[in-house]
Amino acid sequence: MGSPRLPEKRWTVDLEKRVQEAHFGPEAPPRYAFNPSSEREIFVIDTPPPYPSGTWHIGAVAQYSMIDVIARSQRLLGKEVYFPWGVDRNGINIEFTVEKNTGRKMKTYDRAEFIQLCEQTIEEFTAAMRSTARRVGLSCDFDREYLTDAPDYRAVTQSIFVDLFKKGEIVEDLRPNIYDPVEGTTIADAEVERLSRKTRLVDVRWTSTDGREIIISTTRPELICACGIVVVHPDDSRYSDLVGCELSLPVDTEGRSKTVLVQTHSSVKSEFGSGVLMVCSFGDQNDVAIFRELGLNPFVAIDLEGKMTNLAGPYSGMKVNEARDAIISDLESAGRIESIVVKEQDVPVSERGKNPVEIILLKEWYVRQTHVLDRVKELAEEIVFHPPRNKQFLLDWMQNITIDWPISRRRWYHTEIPVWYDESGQRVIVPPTGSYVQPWREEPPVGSIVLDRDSRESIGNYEELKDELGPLTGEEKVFDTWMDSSNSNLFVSGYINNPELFEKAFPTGLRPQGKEIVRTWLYYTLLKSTLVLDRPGFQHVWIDGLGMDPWGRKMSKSLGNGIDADSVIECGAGGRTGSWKVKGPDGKQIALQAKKIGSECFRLWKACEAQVGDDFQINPEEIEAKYFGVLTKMFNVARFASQFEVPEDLDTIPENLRIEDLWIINEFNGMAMNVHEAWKNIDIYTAGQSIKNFSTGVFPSHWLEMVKGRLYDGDTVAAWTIHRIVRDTLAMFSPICPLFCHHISTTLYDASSVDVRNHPEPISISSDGILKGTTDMIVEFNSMVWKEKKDAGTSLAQPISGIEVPEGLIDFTDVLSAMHKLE
RNA sequence: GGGCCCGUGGUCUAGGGGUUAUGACGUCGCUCUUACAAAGCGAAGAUCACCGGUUCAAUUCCGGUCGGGCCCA
Repeated sequence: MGSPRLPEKRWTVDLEKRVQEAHFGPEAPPRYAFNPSSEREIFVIDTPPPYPSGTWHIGAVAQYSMIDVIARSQRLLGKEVYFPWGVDRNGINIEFTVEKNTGRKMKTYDRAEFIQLCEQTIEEFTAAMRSTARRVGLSCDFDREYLTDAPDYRAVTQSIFVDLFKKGEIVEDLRPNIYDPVEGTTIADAEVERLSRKTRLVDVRWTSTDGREIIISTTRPELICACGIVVVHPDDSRYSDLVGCELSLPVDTEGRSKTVLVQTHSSVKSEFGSGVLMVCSFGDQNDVAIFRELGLNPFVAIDLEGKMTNLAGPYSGMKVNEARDAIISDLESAGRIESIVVKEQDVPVSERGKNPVEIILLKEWYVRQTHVLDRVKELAEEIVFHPPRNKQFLLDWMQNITIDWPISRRRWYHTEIPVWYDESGQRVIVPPTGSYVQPWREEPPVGSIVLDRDSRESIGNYEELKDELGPLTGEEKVFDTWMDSSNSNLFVSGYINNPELFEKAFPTGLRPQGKEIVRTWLYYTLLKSTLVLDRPGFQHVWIDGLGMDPWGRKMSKSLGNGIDADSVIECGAGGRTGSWKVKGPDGKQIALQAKKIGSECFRLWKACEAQVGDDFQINPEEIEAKYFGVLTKMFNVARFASQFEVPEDLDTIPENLRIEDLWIINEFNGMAMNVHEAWKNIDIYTAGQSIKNFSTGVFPSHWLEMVKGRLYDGDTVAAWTIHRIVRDTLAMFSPICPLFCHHISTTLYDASSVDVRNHPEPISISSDGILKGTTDMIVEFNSMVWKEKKDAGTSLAQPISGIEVPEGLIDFTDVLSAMHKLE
């Protein structure tokens, strides 16, 4: 026995930071590198590449920590884990940031110049993110960092596009598209959200050619010029004699018929307004459906800048809102307004720009999807979902898919669509597999091929046909960023770049993600795997819940209830405490305070607090109160152990274990088996709870108290038992608190628990002498004695008489008598 | 309007047809007992949201109501 080898009195956030810096510093051995040619079972994690935006959301940090727990636990199980560090950098967000920073809209820039600005800005954000990732202990292979805007990544996106284009799974077409006129780009269904806004519902008087007056309610009077038909419900007797009549348009138009026909359609809600509906190209998705169903030719009323076209006659050139105002006031002076009611209405807006979107006809590129939905579903059957119920999010979304996925965007900081057109426009040139091209500023590279634009049959090599193609036009449009993101699992598993690895690593071991992006990231990825390979994309999909504020509401800017990740991770460092002002549900500011949290406590909290898939409430006060004490406890047990010499051979079981040692080893074995099973099932919660309960429960409170005397007397068997249990528990616990375990294990055992590659086995002893219920009896007996002493007012160290060890614990008579000084 | 999830001591939570209903935090009381007062021990505290149904038996299963949340229209 000597002084503790762990010199620190307790685990602190400052100690954590020192350990962290050493662990990830330049001197540290590269612990987490992926070896693709390893003999071990390969386990690839398709980490969600974070999008750098300046700050990292606390819910996201919590989620990444748990993905790290999975990565580390799979290593502990002996697998060769690839935990990639990727950064998603394409997209409109960074374009917005640059526009905001410089006060200039994208399209006023030279394209190349703007792209360079985006690159610089995103790189600054990326650097901050890299350091946070290491700060929370992520065991990614940082040396293999991938960026979705880098040539090697974009090459994969483009190659997959070319492949699908040749197969006919990608098509070009003129179709109604959801369009953001402010940002000047098409967007997909999945990028639309709804905001509640005040809108004027206008009842307009129309007249039929035979002189009758009809009221039609609309919130979009500016679209009257694009009205293709007027419909009523087939069962609506009020209007049965109107069907087949012609109505005159109540506003002036240009270059179209001045009247429209009235027909019936079952989609009309008779109780809404007057029960008469004007169908325009395009007010909403229902209009699109009716135009398609009835084979009507759509009008183009709104142009790409969000202005009215010539069709609108006197209103052409006005912005949509201006035209609406002008038309309402003209209709009013013409006496054609029956009434105007201001109503709350959910307006579809773009997710990123929050601009009201329009549905307009555009020639765009599409990934065909409606024909393979059943197959996607079938292949999804082969994937294990954690938790199983969250698969429903995927199925629900797929249920609602009715149109193809528009993938072209009219933006710049994205992957380019790798296509050139010949002079006639009938032939297209596509690059060879594995190359990254920018058609807006480059010629096709060597190895490109020429295809017929419609049939997609190969016409020949670009070099040979070069002279007869005439001047080429490069495609200017780019891909929806989900076109890139949905290849992440293929990319990290070696698709195209490492066929040998891909053979072993696909379907990708695990897709971990949040449930809010099931409809985009997960769905699009599974669609790709189906179209490209006809295989399931993953072995496991792990869908976690969302971080909530302390009252169970989603954290958001508008609610003012967000908590910054850094403030929690750094809480307690350098003596600084944390305080947070959060708006409660009643609108009142609530102040939360904590003295110390740090990343290890934060990780422990997330691991033990919420089962996978459950939403979790983030309250720093609770994190500290409930979990820092666990670390203190475990640290102190280790510190206590560290004053007793570590036996030479911790792997060989000593022969003369005493009954109390056999008992605690038996308890330890039960915990170890639970934890082992939990790690195999990607069940962080159960693993965390089991370790926490054992390590803060019977092990210190009951067993340790029993053997203190032996330890002080230099009993090597007791020392073996405590060290073996501490060492193995640290290994099992290291996925959750890697820095904590690393520090203790290297100090005590000269080997880091984060490097263990075999899950600790149960210690093979005979448990014959351990009766079922022994633990309960011990806990009960000890409590009873402690209570007796308390009631008698004697110190626990004082002897007590008149207490008998019960029959069931007869074998423990000596040790319990000594522990309690029974007389 | 549709889908999914959730209502268990003051707070958070485990469980699941028969239990004395789990644990943690908080509260209260006692104790500086040679790892730990950032600790230990003990105590109090719950008609398991409400209403029906199935059952010998419901907190658990089913249906409904109310409330909360997320996603979608």
